Amino acid sequence: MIAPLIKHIERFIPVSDTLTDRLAKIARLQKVKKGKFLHKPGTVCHFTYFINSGIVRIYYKKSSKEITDNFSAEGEWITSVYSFMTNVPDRCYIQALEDSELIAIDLQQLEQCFMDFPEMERFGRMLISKYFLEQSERIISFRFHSASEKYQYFLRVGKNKIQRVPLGMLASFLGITQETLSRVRAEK
Amino acid sequence: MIAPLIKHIERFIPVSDTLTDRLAKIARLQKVKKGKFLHKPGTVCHFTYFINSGIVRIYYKKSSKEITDNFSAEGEWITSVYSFMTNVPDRCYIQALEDSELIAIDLQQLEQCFMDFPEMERFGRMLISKYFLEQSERIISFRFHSASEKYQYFLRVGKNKIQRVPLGMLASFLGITQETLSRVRAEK
DNA sequence: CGTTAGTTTGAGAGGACTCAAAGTCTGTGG
DNA sequence: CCACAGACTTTGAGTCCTCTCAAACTAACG
Repeated sequence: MIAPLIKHIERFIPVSDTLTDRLAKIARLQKVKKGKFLHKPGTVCHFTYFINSGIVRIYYKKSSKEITDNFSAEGEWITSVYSFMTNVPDRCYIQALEDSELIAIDLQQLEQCFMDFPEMERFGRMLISKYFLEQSERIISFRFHSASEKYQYFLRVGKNKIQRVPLGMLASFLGITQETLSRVRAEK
Repeated sequence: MIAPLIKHIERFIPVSDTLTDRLAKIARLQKVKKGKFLHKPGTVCHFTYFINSGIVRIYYKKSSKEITDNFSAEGEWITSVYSFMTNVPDRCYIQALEDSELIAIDLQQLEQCFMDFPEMERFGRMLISKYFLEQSERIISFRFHSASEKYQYFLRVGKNKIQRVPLGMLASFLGITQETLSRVRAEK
C-alpha cells in the first residue's frame, strides 16, 4: 500500500526495513472524491500528502477570486509548507480535482521520524531543495515571460497535467487571466 | 571569527562544542572588494557563503542584460543552489556590491558534516525550508502585484538593503524596468 | 575636472486587463 | 435518452499599465 511512497523515497536515499516499518506505521491511506477538500483555512494543517493517484491543487482566496498556487499529481507531494514550518494556520485550501488516493502522514510523527532516522531527515532536505529549485525556475518564468511563454513553460514542465486542470485554475496559476490564456491557447 | 555563523545556526539547533570545532575546521574567512566576483559561470560553485558583513548579489545574463536573482547581506547566505544540488556548472555570477567579509564553506565538506552531525542536516533542512517560504511569497508578489506594489513589497521585506543596491539591479530583481522603478519611486 | 556609471524624464506603442456577452461542455433528473 | 442548469470556455471592444527607445541630468571616482 505504501509501496509507491517507498519507491519514491528510494530515489533519494536507501530505505532500510526498519524505516519502511516506521513509515508504514505513520502513513494512512486516504481517498477523496473530486471536488472535496483535504484542508481548509482556519486550522493548522497537520498532514503532508503523497499522491498515489489523482490530482490535487492548493489555492487561496484573494478578494473572492481563487488563486491556484500549485497542482500535484501521482508521485508528488502536496503540503501547506507554511503550516508545516510555522505550525500556524494557513489560509490555503487543498482540494482534489479528480477522485484521488493519497498517503497522509502526520507532521509531528514525521518530525519524530526525522529524529530517529537521520537519513529520512536527509531525504526531507533533498526534497525541499528540489522544490526550491523548481520555484526558482518559476520565478524566472514569471519575471520575463509573456503570457504565451508562461503557457509554453507549463506545457514543458507540467506535461501530464495540462488536460486535467480547468483553464481558469491554470490561468491563475500562471498569473494571467483566463481570457488571455484562452486566446493564447487558440493562437497556435 | 566564525562566531556570527555559530550564533546564526543556534537560532535553529543547539550547537555542541564538537560541531563548533568541525565548523571552524571547514570554514574559511574570505574578503572581497566591491565589484569583485565570488563565482562566475562555467565552473561548478564549490562553496556556500555566509555573510559576516557587506552585501552580495547573485545574477545571470539574459541577452546581454543582467538579471539580479537575489541580494544577501549580513547574517544571510548566498549560494548557487543549482550547483549545490546538481553538481553541475551554473550560469550565475556572484558579486560583492560592497567590500564584504564572508565565511566560505566547501560543499563537499559540508555534506560530510551533514553525515557526521545529523542536527546539522536538520539545520540545512530548516534553512532551505525558510528560503522556500520566502520564494513562495515572492511568487505571489510577482503574480498579482503592480510595479508599485512590488516595490512596496521589497521595502517591507528587503528593509536594510534598499539604500545599498543600485536602482537598475533592484529593478531587474523585481522584474520591472529601471525606468518604471524610477517613476514608481518618484510618485510618493 | 573629466569620464563613466547610474538615474530621471518624455513620448509613443503594445500586451494584458476589465467588463460584457455568447457559446460549449457536463452531469443530473425527469 | 433527452433536456436543462450550471460550470467552463471563447470572443469582442475599449482601457491602462508597463515597456521601449531616446535624451538629459546627476553622482561617483580616479
